[in-house]
Amino acid sequence: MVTKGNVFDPNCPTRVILDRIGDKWTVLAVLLLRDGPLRFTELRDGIGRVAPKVLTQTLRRMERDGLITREVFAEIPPRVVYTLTPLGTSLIAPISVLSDWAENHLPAITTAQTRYDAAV
Amino acid sequence: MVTKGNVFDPNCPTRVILDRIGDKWTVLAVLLLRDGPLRFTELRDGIGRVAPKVLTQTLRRMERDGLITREVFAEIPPRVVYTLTPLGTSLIAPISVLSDWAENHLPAITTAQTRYDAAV
DNA sequence: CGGGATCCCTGGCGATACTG
DNA sequence: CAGTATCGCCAGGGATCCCG
Repeated sequence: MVTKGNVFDPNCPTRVILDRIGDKWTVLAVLLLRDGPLRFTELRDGIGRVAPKVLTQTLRRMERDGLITREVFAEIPPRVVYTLTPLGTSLIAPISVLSDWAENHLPAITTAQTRYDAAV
Repeated sequence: MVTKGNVFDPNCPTRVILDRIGDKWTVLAVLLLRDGPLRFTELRDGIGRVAPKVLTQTLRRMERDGLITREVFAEIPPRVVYTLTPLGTSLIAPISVLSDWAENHLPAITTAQTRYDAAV
């Protein structure tokens, strides 16, 4: 099954997801929101070094993709809460698989890199 | 399990893998090599529109990471064969999970995008 | 507080030409 | 054939300031 072979089409769904997964902050945001809704600043602090512009871009795109919802409270000071949708939540599983693979094979990768570098 | 929480460290294994997965050609190369070793040109043609410089970069990095092996035959004309290592092969499963997720949820994403765009 | 506006800059990627 | 060499674009990301 895997891919229907259309992965090589830039418009292939897999490619689209890969683009999202590949960008720097989407995965982090999903993981942070995993334990419940968060405010802008909480996401910002949780992620670390992110320019607000960039975080906004990421969150907007995630909202557009239906991964999160954005709730604005007309208060002073303003409050905005981001929540993972069921769709967004369902992304955690695939990410976990990837994460597990990474952790399990990191030693092998490191070893390979070291050997490769030494051979040069 | 999922992540040990260190995903937020840029040096985290998951981040490293995400970088690889996120780049444009690594996943495609893995998928192509899935059915057996291939030559440079075969990979090039299989992927589509790739500058040779970029493909070389990708393959070198994959070789360094231990995902593929590179065999050079001292012939004329030269022949170079790329083969998936067991490590590289083991990456197919996680990719498949991602791919499956993408295909299963594409309609939901598309719908979300359409609705979002309409709301603007 | 949650961003929008603005400026900048790096590097990933592309195209083309050339060589062992 | 399998790259290397060179040049160049531009989008993603960063930093800073400001505003409702």
